[in-house]
Amino acid sequence: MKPRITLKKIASEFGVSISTVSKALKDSHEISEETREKIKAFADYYNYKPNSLALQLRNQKTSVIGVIIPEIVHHFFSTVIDGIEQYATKKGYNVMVCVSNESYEKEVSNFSVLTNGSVDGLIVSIARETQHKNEYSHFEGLIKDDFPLVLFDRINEELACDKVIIDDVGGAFKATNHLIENGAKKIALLTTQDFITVGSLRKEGYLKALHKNGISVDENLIYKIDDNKDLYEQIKKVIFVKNPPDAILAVNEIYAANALKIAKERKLSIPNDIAIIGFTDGLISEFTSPPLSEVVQHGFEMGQQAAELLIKRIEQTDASEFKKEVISTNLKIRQSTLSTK
Amino acid sequence: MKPRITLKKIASEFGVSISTVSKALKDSHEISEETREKIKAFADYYNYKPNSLALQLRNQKTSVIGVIIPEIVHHFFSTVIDGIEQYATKKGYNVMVCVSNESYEKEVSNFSVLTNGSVDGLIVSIARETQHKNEYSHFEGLIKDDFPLVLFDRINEELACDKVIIDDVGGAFKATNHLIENGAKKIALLTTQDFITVGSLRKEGYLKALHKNGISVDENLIYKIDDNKDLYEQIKKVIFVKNPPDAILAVNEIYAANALKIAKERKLSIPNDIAIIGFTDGLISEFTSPPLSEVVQHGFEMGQQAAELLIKRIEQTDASEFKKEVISTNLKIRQSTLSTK
DNA sequence: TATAAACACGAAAACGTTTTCGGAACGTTA
DNA sequence: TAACGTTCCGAAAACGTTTTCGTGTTTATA
Repeated sequence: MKPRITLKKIASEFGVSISTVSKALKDSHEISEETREKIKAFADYYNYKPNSLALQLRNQKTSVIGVIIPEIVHHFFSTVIDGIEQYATKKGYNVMVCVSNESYEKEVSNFSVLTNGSVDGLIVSIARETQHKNEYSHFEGLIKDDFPLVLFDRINEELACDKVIIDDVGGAFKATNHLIENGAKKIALLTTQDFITVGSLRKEGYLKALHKNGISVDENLIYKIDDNKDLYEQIKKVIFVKNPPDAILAVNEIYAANALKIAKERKLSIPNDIAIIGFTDGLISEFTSPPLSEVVQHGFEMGQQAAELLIKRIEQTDASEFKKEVISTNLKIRQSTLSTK
Repeated sequence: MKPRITLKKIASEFGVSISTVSKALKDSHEISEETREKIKAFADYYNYKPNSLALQLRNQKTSVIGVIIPEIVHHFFSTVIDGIEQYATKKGYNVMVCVSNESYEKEVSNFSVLTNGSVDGLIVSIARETQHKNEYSHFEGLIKDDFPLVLFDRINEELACDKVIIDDVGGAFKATNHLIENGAKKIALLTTQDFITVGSLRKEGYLKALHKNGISVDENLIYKIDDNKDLYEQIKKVIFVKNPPDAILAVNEIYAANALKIAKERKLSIPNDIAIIGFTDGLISEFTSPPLSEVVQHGFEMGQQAAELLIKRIEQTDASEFKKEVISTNLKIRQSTLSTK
């Protein structure tokens, strides 16, 4: 690569000092019009642009936001990144993306790479393994130094920082309620293992709705799916039983889509024999038959909110209270829950 | 945010020079064991890490790869990023992601932000508007300076740089052939507008297969979808006609999924009345009924290849020929093309 | 004509690092 | 004791920028 042109080179070209060149390019009145013009013309011709590393070092500011997510090939997470990126760009920031791949170790190493001065702040959704280990010392190190940090979706309540979550409890509550209103009596819950916060919150909403409607809880209807094992086989055990449930609430789209597929394999009519609703991350729901009802997650808004909180935190001069923003959900009703009876 | 600890602070703590501290932390034999140990203990206690901006400036190397893509909420592109990110991480690079949103202006502004010294090289998939305008001066500026650049998927043949594409012609050829082998006589092509390179290449493969099988080309069966207009309505015009085609090749998953949905609305039996195959970007195909056959694109390998080419280019000392890697495709056959007759 | 203001520019510090070179202090050897 | 080698450390340059504070020259004012 050809070396880029610098102030120094321009200066030596005209036999003036570096500071003269810098001022000339900034249209400073300290420099005579004549000098100014010739320097600007030259810089323009050679397409001079200030080296951003040098600026970052001098200003002690990178204008870069670091983002650490568990996965990137994932509709929800990529939607959140989209929100972050758009808001950041609008505010003059760039986005550096790292993927933890659900691994504690990779998360820690991402932390250490990004917090060496290359970003002004961090937006993180916690890796599954980290939640499992319950090991947060890498976060605490940052928090001790007041490093700008925003957690989203997979958060930890204990950590003292800004947070953005969706209304998981409310979303599951609404969805369960909707199933009950449409006649469901025996609602299975397809959730994650307990240590995933969003999974347990959605379970809470599910239980709340059962309770409110006077339906007793059957622990056998609560299935904790292990993402490391075969989804299809696990969900098969929910549906290929003697008396299958008459409705299913799944905590994500993949569980729901698999449930639908399997229910059809068992020749169950949807939604008449079994209604299905999922939390949505994606495009699948629209194209299944029947199309899947879903709890809409608004990942884009979530990303924007996270970026807004972070940038405020970065640019503020004196510390303020940590905020926790809750993005509300809504239902998108499609045929998988709308009884045709 | 608390100011980070620097060599200077450590030096003043012990009344030694900055260079002594630097050497001590690097276990230099120039520094006495005693001094070394106490400095290292102190640095360790305060969790000293070298400021990466300073290092980047000094070494004239950022170890950051810039990526500019048209969209991020997109299965194919996010898969490519995944490949880039994983390879980059393995090689000690970080990834900075910018989204052009299919806009020429945003692409240009992304270019100018990223090439100010904040990245060592760039991986780009060209925005739709840029291809439409046929305006590549921002690329040419970089190429003139031998800036490390890799294009993928949406490329421009004229630009002198490394490239990675999938075998679009071959993929479409295989898919069309497959349709013909399963009895199709009247195959519609759902493609993009001409200026999108991948669209026209896939059209080429389609034509080639027709030709080879002695089927004459009917221009009326080639539909150029405009992504800015309503997809559903456009695709409806393909299927709700007097004599609908008996097979459809779609150049992406969304077109295919919509076609399938619409064909079902017209009560056509799939694949007996109409067979459908798409190029895949996603998860939808697996969950439609019947599941969609697809041309598999291998986005992850594409990302890895792109990153590998770029990093080689960055680290090489003397210029070498530009390479064009072609990732081969394969068919994933599902029920949407497997006649049950 | 002496003094002040205006103009045009340069020197140097600062951001945080690494590395080369030089040098003082001490010990060893002929 | 003169010459030489070690050992241990500091000064300074370099990466590229911005900005403060001089400073010398010219022009205007009293």
